[in-house]
Amino acid sequence: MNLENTQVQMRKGILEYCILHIISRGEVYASDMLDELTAAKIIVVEGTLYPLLTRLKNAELLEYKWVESKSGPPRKYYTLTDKGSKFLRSLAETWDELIHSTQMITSKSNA
Amino acid sequence: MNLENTQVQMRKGILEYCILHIISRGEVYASDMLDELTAAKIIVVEGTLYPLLTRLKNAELLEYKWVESKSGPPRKYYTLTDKGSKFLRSLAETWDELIHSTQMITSKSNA
DNA sequence: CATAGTACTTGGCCATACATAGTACTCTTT
DNA sequence: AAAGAGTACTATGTATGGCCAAGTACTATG
Repeated sequence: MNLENTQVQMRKGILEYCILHIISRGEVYASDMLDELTAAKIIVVEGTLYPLLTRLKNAELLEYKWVESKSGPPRKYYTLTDKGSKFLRSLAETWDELIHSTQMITSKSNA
Repeated sequence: MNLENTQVQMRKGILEYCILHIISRGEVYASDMLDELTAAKIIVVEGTLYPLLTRLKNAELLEYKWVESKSGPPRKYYTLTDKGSKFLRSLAETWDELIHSTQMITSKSNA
């Protein structure tokens, strides 16, 4: 029970939400996502991102196509499926509610 | 990978933050916390709350004293330790940063 | 051909939230 | 005083997601 640990726990599920949102804005591949997440100070490593993408694809929320690259191996470019779009909307709702609930608790000052 | 699941994941770590905040405002016992969490629409069951309180106590973030009750068994009234207060402040920071990061991602509209 | 860089994969570990069942104490009812 | 209901706390086992670390495969460069 240390801070680092809780930080890890706090981001659970949120990553999924962020990834889906990034993909919803246009075709991207893993490194694009990592760049954007890093820019937003959400540090993610490959070993976290790739399995997540695979899970999302298996759940039919994402699909991808291979695209050749000039500098390295081909890349998987991801897009949202219809199912994925719906899921993203639900997630956005859940997230907003969660923020609201937390706000309710933490905005109260000492009795 | 269904919505319910992700909702469960999203609240991970946040519960800890909320509990610590509730306790920071004055002595409370488990049922008080459950009431407040429920009021904020954060549904928690006993089997989740009690182990969490035990973990927090073992980490020396909380301490409790037994208080007799007129209607039932004695209750554990919890308070924050110094360590717990510090931890709570760190958590608040982490949470704010996380919200900010997520905001950065999700506020971008379609390219 | 060897090396470096990029992209993706896999297996094992850990902590939290949850479901479920169980213990222990007090008060009320009869 | 015995039985039952209600309250407070405990214990066990499961599932999930994020992380570390090692590994594969392809391309470009020297």
